[in-house]
Amino acid sequence: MAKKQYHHGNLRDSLVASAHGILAAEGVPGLSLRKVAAHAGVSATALYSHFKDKRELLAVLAAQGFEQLTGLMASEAGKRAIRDGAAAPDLAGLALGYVRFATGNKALFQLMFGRETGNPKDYPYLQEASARCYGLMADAVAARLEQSGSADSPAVAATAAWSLVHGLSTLINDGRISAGTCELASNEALVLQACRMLTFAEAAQEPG
Amino acid sequence: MAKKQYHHGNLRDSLVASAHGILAAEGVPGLSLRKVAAHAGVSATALYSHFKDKRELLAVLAAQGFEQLTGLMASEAGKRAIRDGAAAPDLAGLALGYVRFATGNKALFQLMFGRETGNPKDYPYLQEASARCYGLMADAVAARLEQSGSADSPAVAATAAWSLVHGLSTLINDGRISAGTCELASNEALVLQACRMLTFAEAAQEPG
DNA sequence: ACCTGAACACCGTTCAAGT
DNA sequence: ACCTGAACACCGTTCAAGT
Repeated sequence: MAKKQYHHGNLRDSLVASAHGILAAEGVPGLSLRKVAAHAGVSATALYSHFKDKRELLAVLAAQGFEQLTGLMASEAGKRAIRDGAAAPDLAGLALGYVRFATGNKALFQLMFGRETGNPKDYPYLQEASARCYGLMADAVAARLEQSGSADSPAVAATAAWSLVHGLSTLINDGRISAGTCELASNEALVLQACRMLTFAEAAQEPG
Repeated sequence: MAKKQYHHGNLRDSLVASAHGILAAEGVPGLSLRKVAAHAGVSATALYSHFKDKRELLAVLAAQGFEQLTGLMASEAGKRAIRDGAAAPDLAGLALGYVRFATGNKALFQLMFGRETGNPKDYPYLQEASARCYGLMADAVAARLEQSGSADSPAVAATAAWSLVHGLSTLINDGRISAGTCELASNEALVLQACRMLTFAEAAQEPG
């Protein structure tokens, strides 16, 4: 309860928390620095003591998003691997985690892959967080190829897998595709069936 | 040369043209109504005589983008089909056209699939233009499945094909994937190899 | 019908000043 | 070191007024 300094002592973290809340509630276009500051109970410019500019704040949000995404992918893959007793990394589980994160955190997902956050090269923590996420899927694809004795390029296969899953996520979020138009019960089923159409994927069962 | 009315008589079209120019030069964040008006040599609010609001202008730009995209896909598919003497619609050609449009018109492509343009349901011409584009790919996929006697769902296969190609396009534009990291000579080669990893695609040759 | 100019409620960012 | 308040150069949009 001891308030340090001018306010609560850790303005930086509460600014990030406020930003997350506003982003989730009002989307990317509704996320302004002035709203973040007001929500944190601080002047409009206090923020510049903790972040270089708006893009730096957004980069922090995006990096946290990638950490969350990586965690969800790993957890979904783990659940499925245990249930199915799979020997190889569970590509379908990673895909499900990816799409679940995207549809459950639309604005944050949009921010992570949008142009508002500036060049990731300027933010090492952002680049590392997204690299860990990508590595998860690349490793699973490489293991699957090796296990099946495929001659396909692991790099190209990983790129194809990520592109498919990413495309599904963004097109679902934009309302351009949906389970309904494919006569499927859920977007999860759509993702599983779409992933089965990759030559290197093993047959993916329905969840349940 | 005869100037009609207050200015050139067709302010609407020249506003759209100005907007296209600014979009290409300065990207989505640089596209403001005030710049468009200034570029067309007109007051900042003249625009509201021709468009309900900014989103309506953007919807017109996006619709024109979809027309262009559809044309490029059809032309690339035609070129390849003629050269290869293909009997079935050329899925790889459609994919190449898609990615070529995306990388050659980054800002417009971003606008077409971004959230700035508002709900497509409010703009029938936009919805129709994007439906024609999607139909092109869906028809090619359906023909391919029928030809190969596949039992796969045409709707799911079309969704997977579009998602893969769309994911490749956006991830390439964001600098997250590239031919270089896959040890390939060009992004076109990457797209062809990735498309070959769809179970229902026939083997796609290298261009040349 | 088409266009202008002033005005309003917002933005991100700077800068000198306060504690 | 951290925060404030005034200020600047932008936004999209409205509205009364002009032609």
